[in-house]
Amino acid sequence: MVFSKRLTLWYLHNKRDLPWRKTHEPYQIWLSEIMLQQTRIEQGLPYYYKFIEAYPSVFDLANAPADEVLKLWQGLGYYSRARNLHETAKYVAFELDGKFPDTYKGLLKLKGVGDYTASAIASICYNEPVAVVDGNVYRVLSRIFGIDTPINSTPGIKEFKALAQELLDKDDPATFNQAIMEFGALHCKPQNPYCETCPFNEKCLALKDQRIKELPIKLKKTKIKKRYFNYLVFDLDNENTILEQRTGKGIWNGLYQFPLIETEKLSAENELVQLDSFKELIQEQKYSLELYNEEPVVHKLSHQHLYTLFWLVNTQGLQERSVSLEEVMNYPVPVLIGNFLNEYLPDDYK
DNA sequence: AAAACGGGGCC
DNA sequence: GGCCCAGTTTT
Repeated sequence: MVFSKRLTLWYLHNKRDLPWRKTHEPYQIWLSEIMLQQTRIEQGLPYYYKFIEAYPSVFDLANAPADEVLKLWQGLGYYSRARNLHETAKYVAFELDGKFPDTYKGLLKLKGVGDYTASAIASICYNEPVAVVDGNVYRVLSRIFGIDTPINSTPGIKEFKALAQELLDKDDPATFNQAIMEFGALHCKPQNPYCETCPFNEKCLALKDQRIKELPIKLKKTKIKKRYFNYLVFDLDNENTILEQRTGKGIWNGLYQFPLIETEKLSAENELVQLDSFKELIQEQKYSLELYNEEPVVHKLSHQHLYTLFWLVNTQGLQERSVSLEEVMNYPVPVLIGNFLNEYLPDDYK
């Protein structure tokens, strides 16, 4: 039996019932694909429902305020996806009359849409025979065909794309693409795959050579940096505080946070208050300072560990640019800030 | 070609 | 602590 036939047979018996499998509308497929980039389906699913409810069409999304989109995205991570999502929605709605490009090549031009996503949308919505290559596909193919080219090397990317394209069922690319991903997610899992009951266990080279655990091969990743954050939480007791929007190219671009002082190492109070950046924030005001957490909160990102202290600052007068307590929860914030607010604020504000 | 970009789940 | 997840963009 040919590869695609054996694969799709497995798929028809084992596929999950997922909302984006009930439609071929490019808006919904596009939304789901952006959301699921580097994201487990279980994690993305509630966000997909939220977005579809809030924005049933690309026009609804296009007309939404950027901060509102970011707020709905809060907690999902990789926030550039949300910014690109909104920008692309506006482009499709207002420049393309609400119609998504209907080819792989055209889709590839959209912001936030790379090779994988363009292939997924083109195949699922328009039956264009282009193979998807995501983390699942790398794993399935590297194991069955015993390929040890690193999946994140330039030759590897080319090799796996070509192989996937060769195996693709050109008569039903939509089913094939979803089948190979579903097979990787549910059966040929990263850890403890079900080789005993695998439809490919007679031909799988990794199984034959006992290399299941070592495939796929991935080049080393960069090492994690430690950073030390001091958040100044102004006057939360007095019903108003200060939030600032992060700008630039670093983490959490576009999200809001308390005024931040980053230091080279964990700060003591007497060191913190002498910093120019601290004095700048306090201006000439009278203040009292209290450390909220003796032990730093360690917030772990892919490439950074953030050791964070929250300092409660009480001043006399009302702050300039202050945000009321009711408003705080409407701002999109990083999970690090969201966790603090959930712990600190009374339940009425949540 | 390599680094940056989140958060959560699993071993 | 390390790896992975329906990857893309920037450097």
